[in-house]
Amino acid sequence: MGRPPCCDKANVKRGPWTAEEDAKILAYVASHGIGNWTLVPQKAGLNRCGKSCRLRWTNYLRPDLKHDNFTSLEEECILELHKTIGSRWSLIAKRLPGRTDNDVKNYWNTKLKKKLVNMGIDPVTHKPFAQVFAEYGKISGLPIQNAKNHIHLPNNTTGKNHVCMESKQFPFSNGTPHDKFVHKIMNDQLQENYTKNYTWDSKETLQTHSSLLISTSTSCNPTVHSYSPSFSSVQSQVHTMPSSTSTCNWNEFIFGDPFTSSGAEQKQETFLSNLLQKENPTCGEVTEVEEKQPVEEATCSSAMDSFVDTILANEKQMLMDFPPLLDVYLDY
DNA sequence: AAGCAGATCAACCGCCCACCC
DNA sequence: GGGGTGGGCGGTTGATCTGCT
Repeated sequence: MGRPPCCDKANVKRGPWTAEEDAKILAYVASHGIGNWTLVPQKAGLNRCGKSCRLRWTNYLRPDLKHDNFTSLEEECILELHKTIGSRWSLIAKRLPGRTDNDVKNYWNTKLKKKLVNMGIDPVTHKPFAQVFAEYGKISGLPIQNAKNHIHLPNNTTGKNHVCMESKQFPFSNGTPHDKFVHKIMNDQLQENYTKNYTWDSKETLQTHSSLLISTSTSCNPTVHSYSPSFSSVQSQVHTMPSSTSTCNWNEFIFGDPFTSSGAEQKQETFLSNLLQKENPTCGEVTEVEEKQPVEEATCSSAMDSFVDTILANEKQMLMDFPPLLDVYLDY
């Protein structure tokens, strides 16, 4: 059999901690140190779950914690790391002395996410919403036309293609929180921008309203993309969508989370180490990852195209094989 | 001053994985 | 080897605070 339960959850106190309880934990840790939290409530005379004690100590009572506001430097660090590794709060917090994963998570959810949204950047992908939208369309096998949503997206290689959304509703949401979030933002922005006669100047270039966009790398480069040192300077980069290929950048999607492949932990440490060694991202030393870049760049373009083509072909085939799905799929 | 809405953040929930028995 | 837990983690909740009308 396994270990006995850490506590009787029905009979332990929950909710806010009192000063007296805090004092008991502090006294216990001072005399016994940290370890075996299941024994802490019993030995410290607390009617709390051991897990709850550990959380209280980790997130609030630890003497090395900072309780003041996040600095701009910490803010930039969080942004950079979140862009690189996503919502791995504990990893991010380890790079910020005196901050806990809970602190970082709360700061992200209450402040930074909103800042990015206000700047027109998707806080999940860290890409401009317009770019996210373009990639969404590509992934979803647009063009899609039906009676309720009439969307014309570029489907040939020449000439201009005008986007027309009669319902002005961004149609692709599978119900996840992120999708709902993107869905809402897309609807808001579509409402605003498609009335301005969005155009694609061939499939190569997306000409769009400059205020929505910041310059971001769309190359097939799985290395770290650097954040500018401040929000103001990020905004100063606002120009137009880079005139690179408008095909979905699958490397960024796939390598956007660089730790999903094998050897994740080692790769992650190397990655973070490289990242944090770069004091000046734009002129830093060449990293091992960057040295590999030319090889990957040489191969990724065709791989990306074939990957996209495969997905589009599979989707088309599925709809051909199961016509009843067609109605469900397109009936937003 | 009261009521309300939005923001904040401590605490909890539920899952995963390493480890214990 | 397998059942079960502890510790760690990300996501979510809800009490409290703050600002606005």
